[in-house]
Amino acid sequence: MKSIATLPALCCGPAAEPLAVHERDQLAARFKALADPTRVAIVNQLSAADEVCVCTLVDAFNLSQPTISHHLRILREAGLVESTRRGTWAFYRLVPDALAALRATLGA
Amino acid sequence: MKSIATLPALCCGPAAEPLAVHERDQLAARFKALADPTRVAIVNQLSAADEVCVCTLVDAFNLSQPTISHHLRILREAGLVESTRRGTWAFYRLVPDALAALRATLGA
DNA sequence: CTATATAATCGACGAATGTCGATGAAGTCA
DNA sequence: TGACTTCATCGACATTCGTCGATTATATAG
Repeated sequence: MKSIATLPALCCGPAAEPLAVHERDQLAARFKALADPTRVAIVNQLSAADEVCVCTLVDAFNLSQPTISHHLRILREAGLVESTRRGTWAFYRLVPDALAALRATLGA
Repeated sequence: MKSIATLPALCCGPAAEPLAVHERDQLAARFKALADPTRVAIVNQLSAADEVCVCTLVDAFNLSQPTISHHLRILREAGLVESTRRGTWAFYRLVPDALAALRATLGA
């Protein structure tokens, strides 16, 4: 998956130019990462703190630990979050400007 | 599907509050409507004109007419587009402020 | 009324997705 | 070393999704 910076500047606003195939594929892939209620909730929770332990997310959602890990991987591969391992624990945080770049593609 | 106006004002920005279950479900549903390359391309094409005939979209994309109709219904039920029937033809256009409202949920 | 055109719906199919339990990898602690 | 914790990966399963051909509904033209 390419960098978030390769997204088109604008896809859907009044002055949007026609998208290249790879641009619309990338854009759809980003939206797909947010197309699940659990992942939206994870991003929402990450936005409230600098970083959040995976164990906290497992406790917060009524889902199995592998399922949370699965959703975190999708968000990570979409470039929306990144993780750091500290000892036994893994901490996830939002990628700065990633959501802002996605937002920018939606309009001025 | 409820109105686009019922979306949370902010889901993922620095000051986002915790989302209610129905809010994150609605938000994920909106993103899911954009989580397909064809639908992103349709929205992109609609953004370049006041309205576009379904026949034009069928010609523009190398997909069957039922498939285009299927994607248009998903976008319509998500509240992102609306249609008008004029004679034999159906014309689709973006819903004003729908994408803007979605964009607003992503941040300030 | 018949024939034609446009677009929505239906039914079916393969592929992708969300979920789980089981397992594996890596670190911590005694 | 060995028991324990945390998290990622694997394999399997039911559901959802994207796509198509066939059909239906509605409108227009002759």
